[in-house]
Amino acid sequence: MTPRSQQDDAPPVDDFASQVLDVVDAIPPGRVMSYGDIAEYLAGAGAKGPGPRQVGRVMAVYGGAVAWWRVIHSDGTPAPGHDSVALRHYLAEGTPLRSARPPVRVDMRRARWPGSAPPR
DNA sequence: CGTGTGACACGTA
DNA sequence: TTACGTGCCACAC
Repeated sequence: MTPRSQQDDAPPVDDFASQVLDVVDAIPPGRVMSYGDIAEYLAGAGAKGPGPRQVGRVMAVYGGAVAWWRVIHSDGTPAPGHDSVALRHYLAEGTPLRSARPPVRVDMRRARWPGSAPPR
C-alpha cells in the first residue's frame, strides 16, 4: 500500500481539537484533568507542541460538546463562565472538593486523573 | 508580517 | 492565600 498512512486528504477538522475532546470525553465522573495535563498527555500520545493554552482554546470553541467542568486549572479552580454549574456537577459526581464554596476548588491531589496510562 | 489577546502554568514576593 | 511578571503557542486584526 502506499506509504501513506490513513487518508492523505484527512483534512482533520482540527486534529488537535479532536484528540482533546476525545480525552475529555474519556475522563470518568469524579475525576478531572488540568489543561496542562491534557496537553502533556496528548504530547505523549503523539501530538507536538500542544500548550495548555491551545487546550483551553479548543475547550472554548468545542467545550460545549464535552464535560468541560472536568477540565480545570492546575490550581484546581474550574473554568470561568459557570462556576456554580461546575460545582453542581462536582457534588453530583462526588468529585473531591477542597472548597465547596467560591473560590470553588477541586482537590487535584485526589481528583486528578492520570489518563489511563501517563508517562511518568 | 508585527501586535495584541487568551477557558494556562510556574516562580517569586 | 493573593498578586505580579514571564514563557509558551495559536489565532485575529
